[in-house]
Amino acid sequence: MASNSRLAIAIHTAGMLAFGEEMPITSTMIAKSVNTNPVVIRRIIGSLVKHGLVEVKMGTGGGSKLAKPASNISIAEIYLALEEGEIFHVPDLEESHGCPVAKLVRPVLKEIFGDAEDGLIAKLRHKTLQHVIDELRMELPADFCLKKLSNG
Amino acid sequence: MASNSRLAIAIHTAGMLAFGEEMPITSTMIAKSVNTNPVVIRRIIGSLVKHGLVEVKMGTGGGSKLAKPASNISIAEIYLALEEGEIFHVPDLEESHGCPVAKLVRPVLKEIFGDAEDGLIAKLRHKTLQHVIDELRMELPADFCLKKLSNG
DNA sequence: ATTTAATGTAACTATTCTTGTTACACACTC
DNA sequence: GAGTGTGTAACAAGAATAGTTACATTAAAT
Repeated sequence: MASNSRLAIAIHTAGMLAFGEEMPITSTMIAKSVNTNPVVIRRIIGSLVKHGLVEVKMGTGGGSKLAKPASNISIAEIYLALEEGEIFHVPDLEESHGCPVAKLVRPVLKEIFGDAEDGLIAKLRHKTLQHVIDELRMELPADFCLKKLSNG
Repeated sequence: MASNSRLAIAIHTAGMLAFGEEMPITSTMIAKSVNTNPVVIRRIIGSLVKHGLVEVKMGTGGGSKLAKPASNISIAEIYLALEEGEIFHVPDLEESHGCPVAKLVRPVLKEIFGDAEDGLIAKLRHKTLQHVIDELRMELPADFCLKKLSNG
């Protein structure tokens, strides 16, 4: 893959929103923290909004915040919200393809890959966003990062 | 496709070797079945050989065959043999990065992603290559595809 | 020995995906 | 109305995957 860092950015983003509690956080603030462009953040937040994980307020003083408690958001939800394609791809064969077995193997592979992804998602379901935040809080005072960002 | 189809090709390849029993199958035959280039197949077979799943004989009448019974090869082994990178990527931050929380989140994310991939591999461990073949054999006579390929 | 058929591998191209960037319309606060 | 923020389209850049060509090497067959 042109390696998939969207999930990492999405979790980082959601984590910042959780730190921010009710205060709306702007895409620019998050972009600075992740070291990327605000539009990249907005695109990801758009997916999170679409799936009811985040709320956005437009205009001056606007920004994003979590739509529900961090303890109620699993990493699986974030993963699924991104609507990434399948992890493993089964290449297409031309219609004119000679070998019928090659065609029959496709559904078998799809089933295997589906199962595998289910296993992955099951693991992600066990971790909540709160989990992630707690691990961070153990190392730093809660609002450290946000103060930094607000001060420029 | 920039999406990952190597695993699909690897399973397809290993499946053909299993069908072929002791008879060595050439990369060209497999490439025809998968509808790709022989070099692509050889690269994948190289990985399988490196991990003891396949044996190769060079020269005229050469080709590949399984190094052990299909019932003794899990899809997880094939997946791991390919030595693909991590499924999810945690983007790097510059040294000069201002926000310390952003740095602390990286190991947390890596742990989550590691767990997730473990879940995926665990699922793949439950399916063997024999499994795949059995599902195919239910639909076609065993040597159908190989005959086709041999006859051009 | 020579021919033939296979692999191994390097080097390059093509394609496609992801990410980054710019630009601008729209929304909201003051 | 000025300022600040989002949403989104369109494009540019960068990176990874896949495909191709070319050739050295190995081994069987005649």
